[in-house]
Amino acid sequence: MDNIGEDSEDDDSEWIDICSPAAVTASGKVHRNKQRWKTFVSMFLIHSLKFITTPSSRVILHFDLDCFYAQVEMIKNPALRELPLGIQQKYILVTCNYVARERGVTKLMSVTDAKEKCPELVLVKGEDLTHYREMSYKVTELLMSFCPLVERLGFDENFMDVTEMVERKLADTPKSDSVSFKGHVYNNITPDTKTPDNLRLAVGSHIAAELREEMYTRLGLTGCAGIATNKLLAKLVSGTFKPNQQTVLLPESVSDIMGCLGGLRRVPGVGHQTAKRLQALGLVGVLDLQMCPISDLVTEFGLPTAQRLKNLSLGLDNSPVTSSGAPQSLSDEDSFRKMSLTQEVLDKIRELLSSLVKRMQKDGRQPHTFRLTIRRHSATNKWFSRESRQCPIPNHIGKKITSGFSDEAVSQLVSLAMKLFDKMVDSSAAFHITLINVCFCNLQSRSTGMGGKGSISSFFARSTSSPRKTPKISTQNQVMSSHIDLEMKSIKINHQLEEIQRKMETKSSVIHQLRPNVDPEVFKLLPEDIQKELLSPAYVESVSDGLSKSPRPPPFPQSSDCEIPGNVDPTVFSELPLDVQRELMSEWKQHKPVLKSPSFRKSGRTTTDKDRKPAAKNSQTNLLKFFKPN
DNA sequence: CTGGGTCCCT
DNA sequence: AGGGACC
Repeated sequence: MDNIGEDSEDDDSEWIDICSPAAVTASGKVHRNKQRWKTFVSMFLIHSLKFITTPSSRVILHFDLDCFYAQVEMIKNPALRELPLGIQQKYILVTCNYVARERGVTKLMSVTDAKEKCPELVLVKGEDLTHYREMSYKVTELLMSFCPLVERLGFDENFMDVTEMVERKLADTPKSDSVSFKGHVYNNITPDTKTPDNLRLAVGSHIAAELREEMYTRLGLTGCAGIATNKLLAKLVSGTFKPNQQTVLLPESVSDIMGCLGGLRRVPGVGHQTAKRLQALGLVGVLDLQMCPISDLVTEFGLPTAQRLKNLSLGLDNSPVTSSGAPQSLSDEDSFRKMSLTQEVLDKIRELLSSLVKRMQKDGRQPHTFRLTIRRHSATNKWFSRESRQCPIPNHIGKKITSGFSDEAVSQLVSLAMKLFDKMVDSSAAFHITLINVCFCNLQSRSTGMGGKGSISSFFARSTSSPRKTPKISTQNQVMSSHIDLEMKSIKINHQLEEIQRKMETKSSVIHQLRPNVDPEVFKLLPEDIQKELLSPAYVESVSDGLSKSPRPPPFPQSSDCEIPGNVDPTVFSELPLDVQRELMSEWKQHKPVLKSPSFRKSGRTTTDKDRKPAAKNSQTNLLKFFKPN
């Protein structure tokens, strides 16, 4: 056999050649390439069939713990359960339990106001995040034990892609025609005709209920869940009924939930700045954004952001759930009214660093970059805006952190930090800073070999306080099915192949989805570690996702700005339901720019490797090279 | 005067 | 490398 797994460094041009039938026939190594080519074609066609025969939309869960910090404190001290409890950071009530809320206390209220509203309010300091962090990772870990595709959002929220699990349950119980919904259904929709999509969401709601129950029995935590077809909608719907309840959003209610949102700021992904810029365009409500000509948005934000914002307003969100794994950085900070003495700065930095080094030590990885951040006092109440300087951490210092020479490490880091501080602040003049942050990033596992205990195993399982390192795996699987459906209709095999090739360049999903259908011959040729990777639970049946094939009413005003995707038969395209057209368009536009630069072959590494950030994005390119003919 | 994180752009 | 935006 020719060595599919070898020679990672050969040229892209060969790959390009092989992908063009004309070039293949012109090539010198016609025969071998032809075989390879046929293998590819059959793999993809087989795989394409799967799209036609399997449902395609995702089932996404969003979990949101109730007043998280307060819950943790009430677990530590059950006596607090019956009392109005507020968690205090500095002068602010960062959250409070529901007893306190009944008495008019709210989140982010100043301590003074809260005490005024509720004099009996019990305050607990919440500046030390250690316990919250630990509990937070226990939650993520628990969810991950059911399905590895869990993405953290802050300390108290998790997204989960349970499409696979739903599919499996559905397959296991073929005659589960009468699955009911667990928890609430948004808008109290009547059990309605069980479209395939709704059935799958119903299964999702049972999974959500089960997981919430697990969270309560195993960790003592209550929370809300939202069940929907994408992250945006799952997050939006999860807070519908508050505390300790869950809600499903059916596709038919998408326009309702978006419309009810009111202010644009309420759309996840639209922050303060973006909301202000939108307002400057005269857009204040979600409906304004839905109807705004895309061109106006493009001038203000550029195409990618414009498209993303418009999609969000329509309830569209194709972003994959990306498993979070171990943190990318560890930091510690403190804020204060005023600091203007170098000595104070030095002391504070030392204090922050000694705590950070301890955390770093438990983590087990070695930081290779150090960053110091400050916030200057500004008369114009420009409180935000931080400045930072960073530098490499010399290896001899980094080693001291991981190997337990904390004190030495700290003092050397302190002097490193002070140099950075001098780069930002002229200590000979008067200064006034209100915050200091120290941060370790560029974290690398020490073990070089994959089998070594360090790289894969250390995050969650270590001591209770340090989460395990987990490869970051993303399932990116939207668009595909609908595109392929379209192309099947338009018969043109060339189109199909070209399209599939583009998907390979831009979508990790192709590789993932392809795996269950990988040609056994090809599979055998893969290096052992890649085989293992493909078989690992994380990769097991990534299923396509995206558009439902069941017709849906067009819920939104049609955006009229669309051209037609170049790779799609215009006649076929025009016959599709409007909302399907719209979703195809947005997908197409979003990925169009990327298509230009294939940028294959990064260096050869695999997703199971340590740092997961690159792993997520490179997974397809890294795996791809093993399919690349030579 | 929140304390973390993450990702993206330049 | 540094800042911005977001949760």
